[in-house]
Amino acid sequence: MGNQKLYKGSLQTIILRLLEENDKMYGYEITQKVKELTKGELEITEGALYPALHKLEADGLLDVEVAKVGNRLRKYYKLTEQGTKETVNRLEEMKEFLKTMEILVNPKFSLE
Amino acid sequence: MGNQKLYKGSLQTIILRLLEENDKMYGYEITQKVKELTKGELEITEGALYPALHKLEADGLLDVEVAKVGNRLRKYYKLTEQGTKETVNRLEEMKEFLKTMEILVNPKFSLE
DNA sequence: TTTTATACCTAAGATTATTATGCATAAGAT
DNA sequence: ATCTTATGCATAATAATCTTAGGTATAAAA
Repeated sequence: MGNQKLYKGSLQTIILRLLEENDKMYGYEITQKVKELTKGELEITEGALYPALHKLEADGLLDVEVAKVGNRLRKYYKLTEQGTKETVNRLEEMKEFLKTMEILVNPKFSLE
Repeated sequence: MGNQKLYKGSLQTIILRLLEENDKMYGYEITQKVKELTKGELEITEGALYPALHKLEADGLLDVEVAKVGNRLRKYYKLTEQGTKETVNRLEEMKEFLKTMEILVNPKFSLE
């Protein structure tokens, strides 16, 4: 991912979330989509992306389908049934995390 | 920290933020404060906390002051001048991160 | 024709956390 | 009186996740 360590741990959730919306995507497409959505704030590096995709596949959350486009190959990933369920959980955790961090970061919590 | 990997990378910022509000705190106090503020959602483990405090100190962001309370010792940490400045940056980054993650996680972003 | 974009991949190293210890004092419970 | 829990510090082995730095190859643009 980019340079900020804050994103550490959130890559899998980001991938799952994108696949929840987009049905099937290939690696490079994911990096571009994230870059676009975040207006360049987050640039997923390939060294982080591909191992993450392989892990999600190994864990049974993603299925792969290889396609030949011209003379190049693409590996399309999509959510498995289990992956669809797990995505709901991961997003729940993410939202809880974001809420908690807002509390910690927002000013003037010390009154209580 | 607790069990969720999402918090990975945010511990230093959390510590700096607490010290921005509380002037000086000791390790155990930090764990309890975080637990209280997050209603138990986040439990900072000692194995994460103490190395993080030592790192912040080594980086010149924190100063230490040892105090004897009864027969036990406490190590109070407070922000250095540099630490105060850096806290502003870290919080800025954190807010940017949270905003970005909201975009990625929130439903129906794919319209654009 | 050289650079940039597309498209996949892995390996060494760094960072940061978890888990499991260790030591020690103080307070509360049986 | 004694055992457990809370307070308070710390480190070391392991795991997970990322950065950095490579590698291969096709296609498009400069």
